Amino acid sequence: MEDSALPVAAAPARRAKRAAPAPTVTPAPAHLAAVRGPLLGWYDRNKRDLPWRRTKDPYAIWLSEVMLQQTQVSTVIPYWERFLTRFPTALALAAAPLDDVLAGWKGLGYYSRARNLHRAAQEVVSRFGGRLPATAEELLTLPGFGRYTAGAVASIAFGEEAPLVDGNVARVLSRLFEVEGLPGDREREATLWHLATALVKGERPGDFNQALMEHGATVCRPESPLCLLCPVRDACLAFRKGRVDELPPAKVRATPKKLTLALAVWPHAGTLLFARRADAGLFGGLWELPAAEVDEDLPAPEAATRLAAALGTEVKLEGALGTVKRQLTHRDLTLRLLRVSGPQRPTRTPAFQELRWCTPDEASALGMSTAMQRALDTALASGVLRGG
DNA sequence: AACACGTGGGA
DNA sequence: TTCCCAAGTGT
Repeated sequence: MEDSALPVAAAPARRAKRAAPAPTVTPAPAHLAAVRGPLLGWYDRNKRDLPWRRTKDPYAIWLSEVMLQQTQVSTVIPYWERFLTRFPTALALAAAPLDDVLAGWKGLGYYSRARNLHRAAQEVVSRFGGRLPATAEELLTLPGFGRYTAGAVASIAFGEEAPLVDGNVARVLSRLFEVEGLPGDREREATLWHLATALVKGERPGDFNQALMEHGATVCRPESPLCLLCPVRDACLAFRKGRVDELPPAKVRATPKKLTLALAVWPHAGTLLFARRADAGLFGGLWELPAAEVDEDLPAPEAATRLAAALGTEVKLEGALGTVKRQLTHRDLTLRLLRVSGPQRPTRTPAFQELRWCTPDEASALGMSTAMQRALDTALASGVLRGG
C-alpha cells in the first residue's frame, strides 16, 4: 500500500460548538481490511490457551468477562474455575444466597461485580427463562453489563457483530488509527467505538474482538510494545510516525485519600465478633472486624469509644494489637486493631446489618476483603484467642 | 461528568 | 519501595 493510500480519512471537520476536539476518524475500507485479516490470522496462531476459550457456555463466558473487568488474566483463572464449580449455571447462581456468592468472590476485589452478577442471574431466570439473552442490546439491560461486557458476551458467546472497547482495544486502536485525546475524553471514546464497530463486521466477530484484546495484552502493550512482532505494523499510523510511545497518553491518577478504620477485636470463648458492612460503598456487603472510621491519629481510648457507639454497647479497651496498611487504587487504608471486651456481648446494632461471633474456621468462609483478612490474620497472630 | 470501587504483579 | 496498572460499571 502506498502512502498516498494512507488508510485513514479525516471526516469533514466537525463544527464543534465549544472546544476543538480531535477530529472523528473514518477508517477507509482498505485500512479496515489491512487490520482485520492479519489480526485474526495472528490470533489463530498465537492465542493463549485460556480456560474460558474452551467453553461455549454463555454463562461461563459471561462470568469470565465480569471477573476480567479491571483484573488480570492470571488472577482470574483460579477464581473462574472455583466459582464455576460452586455455581455451575445461572440458575444455580440465582438460587444461591448473596453471602455465598460474595464468599466465592472473596479476594477478587470490586465486590459490586459479584452483587450485580447475582442480581443479573436472578433477572436472567425471571425475565429470560434462565437463558442469557443473545444480543448486546438486551444484555445491556442487566445489572453489571456495561457497553464493554454486553459487546463481549454478545460477540464471543453468540456471534453477534457487536463491538467492544476495553483498555487494550483503546490502546491498540489509538495507535493503529492515531486517535488523539486523553482516556475519558468524550470525542476520543466516540471515535474508538466507531472504529471498533466498523472493524468487527465480518467473519467470527467474537474471535476478532478477542484478537484485538489479545494483541493489546501481549504485543501492543502499554510499555515496550513488541512492534517487531506486530502483525499489523504496516497499517499502524503510530508506528509509521514514530508515535507509538506517546499514544495513548497516560491517564492522570488522583492521589489516594487516607482512610483510617478502628477495628474491634473482641474475643469470646474461642470466637471473635464480626459485622457485615453496608451494601453500598467500600467492601459493600462484606464481613469485617467491626469497624469505625476515625481520624488518623485519634488516641486509642477515643477510637474505642467510637467502636462502642457503632456497636451500641459498652466497650472496654484492653490494648492495641497493631496496624495494617493497604494501598487501594483510590484509598490509603490504615486498619487499627483494638482489643476490646465488654459486660454485654452485642448481637445486633443499628450501625451494622448483622453481627456474628465466629471461630477462625467459620470466619474463613465469610465474604471478606483481603484487607480485612490481613487484619484478621494479624489479630489471630497476636494470640487473642489463646488468652495471649 | 467526575468519582468510587480492590487486588496482586511487574518494573 | 513505590508506582502503575488490567478484559469497566454504577452513580
